[in-house]
Amino acid sequence: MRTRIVSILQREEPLDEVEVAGWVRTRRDSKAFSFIELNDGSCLRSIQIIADADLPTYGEVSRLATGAAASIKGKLVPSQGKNQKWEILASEVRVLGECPEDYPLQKKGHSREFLRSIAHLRPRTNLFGAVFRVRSRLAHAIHTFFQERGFVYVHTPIITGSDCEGAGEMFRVTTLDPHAAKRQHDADDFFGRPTYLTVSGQLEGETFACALADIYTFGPTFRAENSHTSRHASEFWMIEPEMAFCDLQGDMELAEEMVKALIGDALTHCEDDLKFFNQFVDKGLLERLEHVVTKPFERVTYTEAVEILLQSKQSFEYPVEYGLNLQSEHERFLTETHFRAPVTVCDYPKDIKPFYMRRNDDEKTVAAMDLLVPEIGELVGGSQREERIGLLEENMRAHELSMEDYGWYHDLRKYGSVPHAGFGLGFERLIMFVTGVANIRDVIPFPRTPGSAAF
RNA sequence: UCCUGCAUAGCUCAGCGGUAGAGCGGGUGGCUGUUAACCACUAGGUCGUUGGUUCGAAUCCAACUGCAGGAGCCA
Repeated sequence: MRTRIVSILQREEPLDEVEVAGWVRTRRDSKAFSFIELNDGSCLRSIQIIADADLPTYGEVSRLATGAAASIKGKLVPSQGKNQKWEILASEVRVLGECPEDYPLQKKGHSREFLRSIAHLRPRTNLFGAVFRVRSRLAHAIHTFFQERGFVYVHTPIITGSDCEGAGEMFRVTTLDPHAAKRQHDADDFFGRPTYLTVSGQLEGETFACALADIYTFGPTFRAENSHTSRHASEFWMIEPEMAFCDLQGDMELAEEMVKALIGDALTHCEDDLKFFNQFVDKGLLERLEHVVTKPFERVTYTEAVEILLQSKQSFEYPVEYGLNLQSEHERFLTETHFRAPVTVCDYPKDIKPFYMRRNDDEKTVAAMDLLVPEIGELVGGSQREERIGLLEENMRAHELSMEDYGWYHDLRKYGSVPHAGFGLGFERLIMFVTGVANIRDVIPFPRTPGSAAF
């Protein structure tokens, strides 16, 4: 019965009999014995195994090249060496899978670009093992956060007939033959209408919030944008809570509370992995994360943010002017130079925001908010939704949205309309922020980006 | 979609107009309670593709392809 290396390394007492299984990271031979570093992915650290040359199964040891899979039985004893508390004196070594010499992973550093080209093997490295353990932990923490607060987890559809206007270009889902000679009609398609991969579960999420009050979605999202940056992927995961009887204030509070809770969870449950990132990926990581958890987030209105930027005497490539969107450089100035902390910006001009956002009393702005963090930029985008039927209809007309497509969404205002609000949080961006890993391609197992869908 | 940069051994890179190099990894041998061990030997490359300039191109120029960074859009 195999024991995970993570629990062996935490032990206080030696063990007469223990069995481990994993992949060889490195082997160092001498005449009398071999040192084997074995990693099973349960934690960052490997366990050192001493295989004595007298072992009946010592012949197996020579087959244990870097990358080979093995199971080992033996005794857990205090290590004579300096760098580890425990080691296993092997009594039996069994090769499960050999690893030939063309194994691409070496003991030394590889570039992230190269590792992306072997995405099927990169979780065997220290860095990617740590990233994906943290990803798993954060996914768990998200469910815990919402379930503890009584939110209901809703599975919104992946294939959808509606687009969440303003969210981006969509992938078409079709069974029509692209090479057909005859012209084909939408009515002949699989669903009898055009369908797409979802760009957001928000609109469907709103329908459930208007029934179960507090809900969240957590699932994959697809954008066919030709974005070529380190922060965009064509397939990514998003968390979208939606709350009835809630205004923008409550929305911002939940977003801030959530970011703090998730980072706090990672700090307590992924200590070794975060220390590793702090040492090898981003020297200021732990300090920044502690800071985010303990200090209150800054909060400004869009109008105030524009004032700050205008008075900053900073020269920006893009103009700062009321009515224009904040550019990446402006957001970075606010989080990295001016406040040196996460900032929530709210009440944006209505003309630069989508149709579903609630108009403020000033008639110029909408109840929207973006939570900006240093390095990453926009981590959360959300709003209070327009619950007043007349104003929603006005917005739908202005955006040329048909009642045929959005009638069901409009119904929510017709039948028992309530104030409600929600936001979307990009899961990969959260992982980037927590790990310090700068490229979105390195925090999702098999990244999909324009021109690239290997594996 | 726009702007910029890069492409040389399995990997990381040096060479930047005159016969292709190092470290790591691989193989062989040695040595040692080792720690990305160490020592010796060894195999391994149409210098991304196509075209041009030149007596001569990995090196200069152009196009293409791929990758990366930034912008826009957004999460």
